Amino acid sequence: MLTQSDKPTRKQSKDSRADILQAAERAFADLGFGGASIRAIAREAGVNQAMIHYYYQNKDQLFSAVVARRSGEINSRRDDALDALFNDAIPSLEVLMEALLRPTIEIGHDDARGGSAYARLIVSFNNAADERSQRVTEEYYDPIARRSIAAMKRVMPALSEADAVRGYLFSISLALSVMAKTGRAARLSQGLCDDSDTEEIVANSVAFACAGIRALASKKDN
Amino acid sequence: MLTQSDKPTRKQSKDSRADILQAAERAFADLGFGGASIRAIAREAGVNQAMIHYYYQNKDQLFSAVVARRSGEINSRRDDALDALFNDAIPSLEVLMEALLRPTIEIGHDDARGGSAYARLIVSFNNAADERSQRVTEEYYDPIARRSIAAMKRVMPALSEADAVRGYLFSISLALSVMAKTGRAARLSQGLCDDSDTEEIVANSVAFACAGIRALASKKDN
DNA sequence: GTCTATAGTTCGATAGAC
DNA sequence: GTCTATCGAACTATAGAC
Repeated sequence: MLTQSDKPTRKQSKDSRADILQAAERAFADLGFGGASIRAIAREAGVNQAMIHYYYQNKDQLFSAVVARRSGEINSRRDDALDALFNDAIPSLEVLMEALLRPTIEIGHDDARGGSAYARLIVSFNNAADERSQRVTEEYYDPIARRSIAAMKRVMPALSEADAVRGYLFSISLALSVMAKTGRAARLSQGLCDDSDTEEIVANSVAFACAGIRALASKKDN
Repeated sequence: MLTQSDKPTRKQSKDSRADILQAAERAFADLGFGGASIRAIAREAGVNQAMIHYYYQNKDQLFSAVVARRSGEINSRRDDALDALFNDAIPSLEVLMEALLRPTIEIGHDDARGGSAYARLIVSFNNAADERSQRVTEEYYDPIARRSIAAMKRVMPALSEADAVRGYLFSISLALSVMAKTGRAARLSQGLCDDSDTEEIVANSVAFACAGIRALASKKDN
């Protein structure tokens, strides 16, 4: 007998809750919070408009739910990597920064699961100063940021607290900028730069970030 | 006799056109294009709502006008610097990058003229993939970007075209990230990082960017 | 859980008087 | 150039039937 708790584990063809999140992610990324409308999200997700309020109450909580889903995935991967890295010895700065940047970049390139939409979304609120952006950043990304900054200082004792924070924020911002896939790199380079080559982007981001962090550590006014 | 062309050069207490741009800049920066409303902008600027349509026709053209005003100022300063730098000899990478990044950072810190609002705005559309953001980026910022990238290659012949483009975009993105003044650096560093110290931010951005660019140039798979 | 219907706002844009 | 008045459309959110 099939009761309510006998949910099949395979992906259902109609999973309203997930379909709403997916459509909302796209809409918020493409149109911004103010430009996206619940009506359009419902239409895109193939559900009734009232269903969105039933599951997520209002637009603000829907936005938080979108961020919560992806950030949980990214940050648990980063947490696991940090746990593993310091098990035996102190890793190199390159190994550490790759562990921090790769999960974000890879999810942004996971087009099959719509990751590029979340890439655009995270870029938009990471650098925004409005109250809603600050709220989700603080709730979903500050904890892993503090852990990452502490790890950077363990790997590079010469790094001051202030420079570690700056170096972390610089590194995140440049990794995010390539994730957004605006097509500008390809346009400016007449196609030489490929926004979709994950490994090349990881390598370039890590190389740039590590050199920059070392430069901060060796400033004269240190 | 005072005709229409005898405009006083001093700032008038009531300059509707400029007041509208200023209020629009703030609204677009704080609320996004979709979240900002013509009505609220008119109220903030102290003008009638119809005046905005009289001067700027519609919301899209108002947005372009906001970007056009500031980008003209930033890019003419960068153009002048580029013209002067290569007059005598080839400058160092540090001198070049400071000339490119400083105008942007300084305008973002010019609170007296409301520059921090434009800082938040430029960050939002620089990394956005929607059609409107792409349009203003391409029109107002791609020309100076191409000139800057060419200058970087002159200063560092070892830099490939692709790496010059990547290095430029990385550098711009990290400079913009500190301009946005989200307060996150201060929060994560418990006040050690000061978002408003222009000279320190310029120095850190230039040091980080130059080291990163050099790292791109010396990659093994070059 | 899913739907219809609708209340109650707010929006962009225009027409037309002055 | 400045204003009032307003149209028509879109929006968030809720109430209530099934």
